[in-house]
Amino acid sequence: MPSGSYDPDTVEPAWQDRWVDHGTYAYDAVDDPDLSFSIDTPPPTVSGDLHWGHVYGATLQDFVARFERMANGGVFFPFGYDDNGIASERLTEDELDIEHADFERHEFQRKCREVCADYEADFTEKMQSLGVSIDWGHTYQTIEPRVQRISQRSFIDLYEQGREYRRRAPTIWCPDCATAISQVETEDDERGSHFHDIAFEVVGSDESFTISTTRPELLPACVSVFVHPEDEENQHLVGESARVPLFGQEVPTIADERVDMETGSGVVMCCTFGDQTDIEWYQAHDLPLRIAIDETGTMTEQAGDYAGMPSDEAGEAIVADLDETGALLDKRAITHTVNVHERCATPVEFLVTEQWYVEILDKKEEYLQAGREMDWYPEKMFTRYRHWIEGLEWDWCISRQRSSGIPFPVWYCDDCDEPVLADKADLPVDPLSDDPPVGSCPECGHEEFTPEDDVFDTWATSSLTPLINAGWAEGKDDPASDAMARPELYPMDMRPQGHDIISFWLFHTVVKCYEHTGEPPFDSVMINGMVLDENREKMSKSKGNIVAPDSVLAEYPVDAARYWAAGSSVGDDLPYKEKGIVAGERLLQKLWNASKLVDELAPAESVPDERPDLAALDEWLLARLDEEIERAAEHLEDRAFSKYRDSLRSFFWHTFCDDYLEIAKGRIRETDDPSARYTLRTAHERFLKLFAPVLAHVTEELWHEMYADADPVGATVEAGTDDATAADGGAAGIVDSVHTTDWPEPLGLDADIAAGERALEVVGALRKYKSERDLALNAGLGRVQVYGDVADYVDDIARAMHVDELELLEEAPAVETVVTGIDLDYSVVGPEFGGDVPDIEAAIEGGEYVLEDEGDDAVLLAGEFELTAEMFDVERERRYDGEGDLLETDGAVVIVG
RNA sequence: GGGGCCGUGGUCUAGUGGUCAUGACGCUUCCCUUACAAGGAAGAGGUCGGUGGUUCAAAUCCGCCCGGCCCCA
Repeated sequence: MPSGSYDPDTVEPAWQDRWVDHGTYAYDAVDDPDLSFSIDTPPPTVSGDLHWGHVYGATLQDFVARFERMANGGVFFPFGYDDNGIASERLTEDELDIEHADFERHEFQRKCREVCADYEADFTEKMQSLGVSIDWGHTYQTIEPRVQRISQRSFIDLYEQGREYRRRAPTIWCPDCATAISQVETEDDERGSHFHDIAFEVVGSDESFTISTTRPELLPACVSVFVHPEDEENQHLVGESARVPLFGQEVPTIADERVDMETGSGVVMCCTFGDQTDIEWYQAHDLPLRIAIDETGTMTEQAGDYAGMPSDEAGEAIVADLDETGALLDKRAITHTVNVHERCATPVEFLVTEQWYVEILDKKEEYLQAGREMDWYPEKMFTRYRHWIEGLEWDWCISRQRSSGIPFPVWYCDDCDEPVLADKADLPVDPLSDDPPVGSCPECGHEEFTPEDDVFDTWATSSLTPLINAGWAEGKDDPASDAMARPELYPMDMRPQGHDIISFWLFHTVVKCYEHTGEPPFDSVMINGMVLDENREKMSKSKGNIVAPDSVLAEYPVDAARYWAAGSSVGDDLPYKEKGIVAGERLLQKLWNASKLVDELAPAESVPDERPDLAALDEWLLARLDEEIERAAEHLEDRAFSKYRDSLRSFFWHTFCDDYLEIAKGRIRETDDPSARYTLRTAHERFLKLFAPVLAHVTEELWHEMYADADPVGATVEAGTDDATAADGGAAGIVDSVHTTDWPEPLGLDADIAAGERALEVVGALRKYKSERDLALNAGLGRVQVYGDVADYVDDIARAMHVDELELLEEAPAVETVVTGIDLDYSVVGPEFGGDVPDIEAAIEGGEYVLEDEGDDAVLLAGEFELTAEMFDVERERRYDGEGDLLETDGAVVIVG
């Protein structure tokens, strides 16, 4: 039985250990998809820190997992570590103070895995200490061989489907990371720079014009000059040729509305490539390529005298030479927006390189439709997905020039460049160390091959998590088969996702899985917001406003933090609030203390197995609880965590503890009442189950203290006995858990809810009477008369309010009632009388009305209008001249004294 | 620059057409009542960002403005 005060420091870790040790949340395979609920958890990047985003996201997922487990059955709640991307590569470099380029790929990957292994173990421990009901028997790393095989298999399948191509094309390139990156990995940043005004000659004339550029080193790459079609001043240049200073190439002048007339002279040079507009122009006007800067940031032969110089030095040299020849007209400082790599803040280059792409632009409508077929929580987040797809301009570049990652399973013929893909049976492969599957090129018969040394974009793999979880193409018998080992899991029932990465992670996952299976990978998507600081600002290192979860959880129970996390509407950002966590802690204590009282008043052996005849109030409480059970389930199904939490807390705290428990306490102590005992214990066990999804630890402990056969951990620890011995109370090592019990079914009692409410109104009126007179709540009241239908509650009311003599009046007390006004029911009156409503209101206001008959036959004549009974209520004030004080409630009249 | 979300007592928040606007925290007063004073009871506190419109009726729908945040350029 629960005793003393709740000790989460002992109880929470003990249950976390036991849940993991006994596989409480292990997924048991079932054939019927309806009996399982699968969650496709996005694997977090392995980087060491556990931040609030992890805590918040994982906790919300856990609310769903725990509820679905109770309500439906088997829940598949896996966990993954994303350790094959640039983030883990950088982590390894920083941790060991090395550069990936200094090592052979396998060597670096080995180091990478060693570093990540420590972080993963640390992360596992932290996730387990959050009490999240993950099945730790189903975890994966995105670098592990099984995942590598699936990822390479995905590449081969999409290639065979004609969804992938290799092309020499403009690519976004990070010079610092020395790799291609995708559009989504860039962001805009304001940077200081210089505008150089440079004179260009018009070929065959004496005229010249000025262009302004921040990138003089791109002059050798200049392929054309652009003028806005509405730029009258410069319109005469269109159709002419211009000569680029220093380099001498003649380039056409073309009109295009993408020119920003406000910047510089209005005439712009187009190079290979200065920015994204240059690429658009290159494509739109079929311009030639002049590649002046290579992948290492060095000037090419195209740059003539400047070849071999780093591009920034070349820029300075070119400016000096322009100045010398008189072509440099002006140089001035400006700030402008540049595209930078989000991970290292280096301005990106736009290079022409050979990369692999997944074709997506041709199927935008299908991916949009796939998104429409999923249920979005909240619905509005679908808009973000839609806008992202509608704005897509590039196919998906999946090549990365990194060491750590999953290799492309491809070799190229040295003679004809034909790609040769690995055999599906051989996966995973590394072309750098493995031989191609053929001895000679199937196209030309040549026998020498060059391995592809690029690796996949991290999203190319992390977009496969539904397939990884469902065991896609594991190919135990047939390596070419794409059958799933756990087909009942797919499509996954729910995908949780932060709203900031809908556009790439979720989108890419839909694309990949849709192409492999022909259907959307998820039935539903649950979007979570960001955790903000106490002032609703994003937590960031530079602002110094980060609150570490570790330090908070050292001070407060995990359940209290879970309570805080449940205080949000799905999709909304949630500010970190210490007060919110304190409120959770108070609820834990309230639940613990109430449980102690319930166990004292209604110990298990004192409660009848069969339901006894219930007192009216007991029946009322259980019927109200039925309503709460349904409400809680509806809210959880809608992922409306905050409503679920607040509604349940309020009903438990106020209705159960403040109202019912106080009354039942008195009744049991005075009359040894089996009805109240049964009700207390029944309701209490139900409350534990209703709270279980959010207050995972305290409900488990209490349920074991009071309802399960096995010993509770708290008692075990106090007794100093071995944990495992206590746990063996369950058969075959299986420990009962409140989390694997069924969600409570409504009892379906036929209670008069209104009568119960009326009785509590009387209690409320008497409390108020005492409070207003500064009386203690347990102060005695001599005589109270009640007029109203509360006959079944007289004893309960009298005992709770310490009334010596409570008399039920047969007739209304001698009160004089005065009509003080008319309350219109506008939902009826409005549609009926429309624009005449103000006249009716004026008539009532001015007292120009007549009230005829009573009750359902009442008629109100207001001015020239006749209103029937359902259109209004009559406001009355009672005046009581008799002995004692008159208290009024909606359904009863109470006289004290 | 384009798109989206949001603005409700001091703070946070419920509330997508029906007239005394929900709750929590904080505040005031009272009560140590044998589960809990980290508790209980009662109260004070809001022209629902501003403005114009639609409607018999607007926190709610529409326009504009102000402020904040997010995504994208």
